[in-house]
Amino acid sequence: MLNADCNHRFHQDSGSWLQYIGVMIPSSICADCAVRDRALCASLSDEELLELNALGQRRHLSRGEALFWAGDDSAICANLLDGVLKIVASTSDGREQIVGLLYPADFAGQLFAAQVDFTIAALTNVDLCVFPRGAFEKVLQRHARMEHLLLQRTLAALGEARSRMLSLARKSAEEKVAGFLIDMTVRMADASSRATPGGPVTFDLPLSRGQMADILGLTIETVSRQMTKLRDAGVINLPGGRAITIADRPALIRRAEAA
Amino acid sequence: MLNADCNHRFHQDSGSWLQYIGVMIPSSICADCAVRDRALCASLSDEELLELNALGQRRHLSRGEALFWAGDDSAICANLLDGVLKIVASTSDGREQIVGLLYPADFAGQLFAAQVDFTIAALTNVDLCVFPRGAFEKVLQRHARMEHLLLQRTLAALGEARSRMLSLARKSAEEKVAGFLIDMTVRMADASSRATPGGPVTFDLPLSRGQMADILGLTIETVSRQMTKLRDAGVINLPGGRAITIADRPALIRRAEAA
DNA sequence: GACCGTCTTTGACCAAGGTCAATGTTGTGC
DNA sequence: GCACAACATTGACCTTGGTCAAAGACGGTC
Repeated sequence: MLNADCNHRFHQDSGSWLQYIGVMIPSSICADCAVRDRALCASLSDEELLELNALGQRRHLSRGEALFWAGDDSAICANLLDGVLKIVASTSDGREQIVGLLYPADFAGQLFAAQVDFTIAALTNVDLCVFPRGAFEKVLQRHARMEHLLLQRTLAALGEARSRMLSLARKSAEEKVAGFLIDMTVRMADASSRATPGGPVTFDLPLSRGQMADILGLTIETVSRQMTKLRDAGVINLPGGRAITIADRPALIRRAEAA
Repeated sequence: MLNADCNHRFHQDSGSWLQYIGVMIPSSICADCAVRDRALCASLSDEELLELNALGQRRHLSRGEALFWAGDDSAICANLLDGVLKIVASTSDGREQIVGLLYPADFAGQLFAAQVDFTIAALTNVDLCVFPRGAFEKVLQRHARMEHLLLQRTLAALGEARSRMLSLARKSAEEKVAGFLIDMTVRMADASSRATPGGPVTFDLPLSRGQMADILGLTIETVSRQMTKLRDAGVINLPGGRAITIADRPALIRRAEAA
């Protein structure tokens, strides 16, 4: 079952099993999985999932820990269950750029490659379902629907990466910061208690100024200055800590697109 | 055969047929295709190729012409047979960034999407093999090997896009230009008559200064100044026209990585 | 070979954002 | 509730690369 690519750490006791609507569901892993119907696994039936369950292993990373480093052997891949991961590209002399973020139900890892090209690390505490890469690829090969889903996600990620290339290369600091805040507002819309649509929205930014800078291709100081400028203009409020209130969404959108 | 997505322009006479080693090969299109064994089609047997042949139509674009514009309905996709295409992202106020280049055997188009997000246009005169998107997706669905190949290419494109995000956001103008010239040297290595490995190499840059600027996230003037600087430092020669000689490759590599 | 449009180079100037440094704030562990 | 570390803000200054403008070089056409 485990092939040559497999690291010995992935041998595991598959845990106990639970009879569920006539199908054997692995209780230890998939049965109570928070992302069962949103991750790549959503393309598999409960029966098909048994195979993945035998391969997957839950793992926790604390804020700051890396799943793997650029240049490492591409030994593992994972579904993100909870938390936020960053995908980081860096130059040999230490300059860094966050080239992608991963949220729950997203897939992490570099398939069909001997080494990984980008470091993946935890921005928050994170729970993962980790697979040996080789074994995961074999499962993919046998399940065209899952591979199709992965293709669609990869295409979406490519489109997003290309949009961010435009931002990084051609947008001003103000546009970048305003655009980022709009994106965050959209993403936080569910979690947050948005009172009236169009009215002010308050939520906690999940990222530090430094992390925002790493994403936007700016420095901490420039991000901070732009945030202050937006506050002074009455577009946002900064009640303290990571909290932010979007006071005037239309104005923020205008600033995200202004030359 | 042609579905609702199909534009009437793609109805066509399939042309004449050629008996070839016992298999019917469409002579008009695939038989003499320059990229038959490098494009996505390489995953198909000659028999399977018949289906695509019935859908594909050759098309020519002159330098500067667009295959489609960002925002257009995603009606078509294509294999690039000859020439170079650019994938362009742009802001509403007209700032542009080239987010990808396509070379012969590459695949162009945005699958599984109602509209396309990026303009694709010809940097040189270009020959294409164009398919209706919907019909192409159906072929893909029935041929897992082809979808797998597309997945691998998409993953490679994603990795490249992420590397370029690092360059765009964090590298100096000199590093960008030097890195670009190194990339071009690698890509031109075959076509060019490199005399001694390590010795000076001469070739024609396929891009104007303006196009280089659009790729590197710089202005024409900055690209020109960096080229002049590299010439004055003896790293490259500029004999005239689009020609360039890489006089000191190690020095160029050093400048591509210097802080 | 003169003309014209496009591409390229070069210079003078400017401004956005980076750097360095100091101070303020927040949150955590004891 | 205090001390400390990490994070954030602000200011002064400077560098990089963008902007504007002018002059050359190149390539095609008549």
